[in-house]
Amino acid sequence: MTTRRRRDPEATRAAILDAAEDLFLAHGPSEVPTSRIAKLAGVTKSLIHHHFGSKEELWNEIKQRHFEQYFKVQKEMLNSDEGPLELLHRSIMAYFRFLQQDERSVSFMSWRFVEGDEPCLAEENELFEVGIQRILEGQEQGLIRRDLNPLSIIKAFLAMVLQWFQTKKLLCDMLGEETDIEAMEEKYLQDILTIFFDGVRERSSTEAAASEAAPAAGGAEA
Amino acid sequence: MTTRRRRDPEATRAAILDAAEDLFLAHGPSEVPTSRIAKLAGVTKSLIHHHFGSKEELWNEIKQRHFEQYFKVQKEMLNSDEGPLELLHRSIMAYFRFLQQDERSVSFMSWRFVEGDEPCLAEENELFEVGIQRILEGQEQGLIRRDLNPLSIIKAFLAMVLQWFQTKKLLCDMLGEETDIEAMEEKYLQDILTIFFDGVRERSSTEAAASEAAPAAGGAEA
DNA sequence: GCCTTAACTGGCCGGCCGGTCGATAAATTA
DNA sequence: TAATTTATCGACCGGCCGGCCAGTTAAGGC
Repeated sequence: MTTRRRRDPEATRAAILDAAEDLFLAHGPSEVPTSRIAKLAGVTKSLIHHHFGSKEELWNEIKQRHFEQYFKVQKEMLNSDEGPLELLHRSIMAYFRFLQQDERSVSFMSWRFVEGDEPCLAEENELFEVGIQRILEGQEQGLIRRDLNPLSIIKAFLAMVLQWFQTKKLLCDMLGEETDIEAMEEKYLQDILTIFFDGVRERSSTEAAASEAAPAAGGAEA
Repeated sequence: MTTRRRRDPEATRAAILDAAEDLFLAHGPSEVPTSRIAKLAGVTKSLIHHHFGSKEELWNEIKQRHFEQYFKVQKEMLNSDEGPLELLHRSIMAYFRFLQQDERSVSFMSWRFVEGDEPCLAEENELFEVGIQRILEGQEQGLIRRDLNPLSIIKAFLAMVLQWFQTKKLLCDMLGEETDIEAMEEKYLQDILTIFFDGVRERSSTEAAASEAAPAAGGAEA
């Protein structure tokens, strides 16, 4: 870290970004006055305009900054050279851990859906392309059902992961305080892996034995 | 329909509710001034306060009104006395059609996640309870895997359905205008049914034959 | 036909909020 | 060290928006 100077524009920028990210995600951008951001960041409101131009540009920069990290994680994931099934498995796990570790990511995702705007669609597009490619490989190798659209597969597992965290708070309210939400979360992760790879339908014992050979319930932990 | 009187409080209320629902869902509650709602509804701003008290109460009433319909549809679904697998199948289809037919429902769902508040958790809770019960029956009958938490099953399929519509607009932008999104949507529905019941993993021909007997891809249409 | 009730109107106000401006002082450069 | 740049501040402005109020007119009970 650089030494603390009495004037430190970079630190100021960062302070504003951090404060705004907290408040925006907690209450929604339009509910948060810039004055409040300034107070939390320990600076004057004018500085926000000095460094970012407008409130909207500030919000955009926050989104961009956060999604950079998001895409970095996702890209790392897809560039490992494992087999398709293992890759899918690890990818789901990693996505789950990513959202689990930082509540902000979930809020960002939620806001994307109500705002509709997409600052970095291109990068996301790229991720989808790579993912689809990997699944096609798996289909050619006879590991993944050929009658499924690869895009459906990706969207299905993204959905199952994200929705857990989106509805987590609501679920807590529903179940009351005494429930062990952590255990339930792990169980949910295991379950969606099972559903995703093998479906909910009961299978005969010989079928079950066959699928045990593949990596359905691994022990890898983050 | 009652005859149009020069003063018709019910019609006025309804006009305000409809106008506000449109604008709120399109731009977000905080982006829409009450004056705009009034103009669209063909009344004065004061009438909004006269009938609803405040802007926030208006928004709450809109949410409540819409979710009533939502719960009605869902409840009808779960009260049919079919077998667990058939019920699950029909339930997924119906949920899909419900969101497909009215874009507003999707927007409402999205807003729930960013606002966090829940005006009618009790009713939702009830739906979950019934759903869980049905799945337990299926597990006892050996139709549904016993190692899965029923809640996970419900959440997984709700997720796969809702997320499609939440990301539909973004997907259109990603793919460009020329794509046949309708066909893709139907394919996605088929695919998540397949994934949900049988998983993405390729199965041997004997296994596949066994699962064909069960209702994986039905022809029922809305 | 009166009288109470309530739907409805136009106008207005108080506050808040995003953004600007001029001034100041700390960094940077020459 | 002088000159330039720029980070920072406090004060302020113009507009908008939610809500209120005093008044008007229709509906409904008696």
